[in-house]
Amino acid sequence: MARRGDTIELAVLGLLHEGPMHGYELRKRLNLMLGWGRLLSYGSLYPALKKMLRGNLIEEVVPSGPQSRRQRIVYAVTELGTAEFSRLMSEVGPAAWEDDNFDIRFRFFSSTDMEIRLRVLEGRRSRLQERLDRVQRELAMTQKEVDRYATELQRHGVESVEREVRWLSDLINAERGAQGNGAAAPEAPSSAPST
Amino acid sequence: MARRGDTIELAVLGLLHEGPMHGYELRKRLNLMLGWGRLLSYGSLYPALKKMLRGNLIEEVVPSGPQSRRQRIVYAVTELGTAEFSRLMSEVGPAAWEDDNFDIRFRFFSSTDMEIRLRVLEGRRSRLQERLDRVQRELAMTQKEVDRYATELQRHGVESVEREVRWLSDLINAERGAQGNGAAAPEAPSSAPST
DNA sequence: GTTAGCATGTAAGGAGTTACATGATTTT
DNA sequence: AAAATCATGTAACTCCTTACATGCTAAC
Repeated sequence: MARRGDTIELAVLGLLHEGPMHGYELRKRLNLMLGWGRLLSYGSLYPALKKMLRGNLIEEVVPSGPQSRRQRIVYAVTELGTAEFSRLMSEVGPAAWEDDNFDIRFRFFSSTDMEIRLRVLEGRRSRLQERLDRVQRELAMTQKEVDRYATELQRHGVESVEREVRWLSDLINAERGAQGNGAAAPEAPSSAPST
Repeated sequence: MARRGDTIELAVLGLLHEGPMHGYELRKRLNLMLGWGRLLSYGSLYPALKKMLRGNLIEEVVPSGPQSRRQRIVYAVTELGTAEFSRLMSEVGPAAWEDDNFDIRFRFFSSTDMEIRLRVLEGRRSRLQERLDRVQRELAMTQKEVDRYATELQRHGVESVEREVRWLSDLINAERGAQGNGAAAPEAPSSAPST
């Protein structure tokens, strides 16, 4: 049913699939990954790890190096964790394309089939389209907004969402384009070379 | 000290300055305003209104129309509420330029001095700049990211933030440009005609 | 007359932050 | 030797969502 709280769980499982890690580093990676919002605190990470340990999704491992200088607890995914990760990544539905969840799923898209990827991308796109429609509709009703800053904020918001819709469309096309040729991954559709 | 929860309070105070309203409509406006994220539920709005009533920031008023057909409770700001609103809007500091709070402050920028506006805009901009620097720095360290989707997500994120920085810069320039001529409001710097 | 939307609330519970608490190791 | 940063945790608290509960009014 993927409650909101499974977000951390999914992210941790995904990261640990790239190699064993201890909590402190997990947190840094997590913050880099979804750090465009607020930072994840220890107060939520460590309890989450404990919970996953109890659920046998992850386990403690001894680092392969001869001796570890630091007192750190290194985690790795278990088989059950791998299964759970696959299950979560295969979920299509509202849970998959809500703001936070979408980013995380996208980050681990390599672990899924193209079919799933397309469904998630398309779901996300229509979700955003709905928002645009709703705002446009409600804007037509209230109309009277003449405040300069309110208008500017509205405009910028709409433009940002429209931009994300275009981004998604490019990605969808790239996925579809890659259907025939099993060769290389589709070229990134980066239109604007920034910096 | 402006905890996170004061967000609703500030928004309600601001909206009620544009005229008395009942809860249901307040919620609709709120959702339209900061609705790019998740929707505000009744479970958080009504208790917040009750709390503001107790604090004498708002009061119940009888609608000016002869008879109201519906059983609805219309709220208006009190003098104390106006004072509190001014106080909150004058706050400069981290609380003012965090993601959610910034949008709300910006929405009610008309109620503040240009000096405050500039400080908030600049604060927000350096906040975003910090994030970009941090990501760029940490990206240089871990380097090894070769996953196509991880890279693409990173790129899109950076571009979005860079775009917002440019937006803020334009706004800052517009504010500064309006300093000399007390004539009309500065022209909106909308560079890209979308839609 | 029945459905859809307006309108207001409460109770339980989840998720995460803040603040606290502790100590090792590396750098300056 | 001190400061910074690595590293792990817990307890209290806050905010918010979900689900429940109720009843009116407009439209079909």
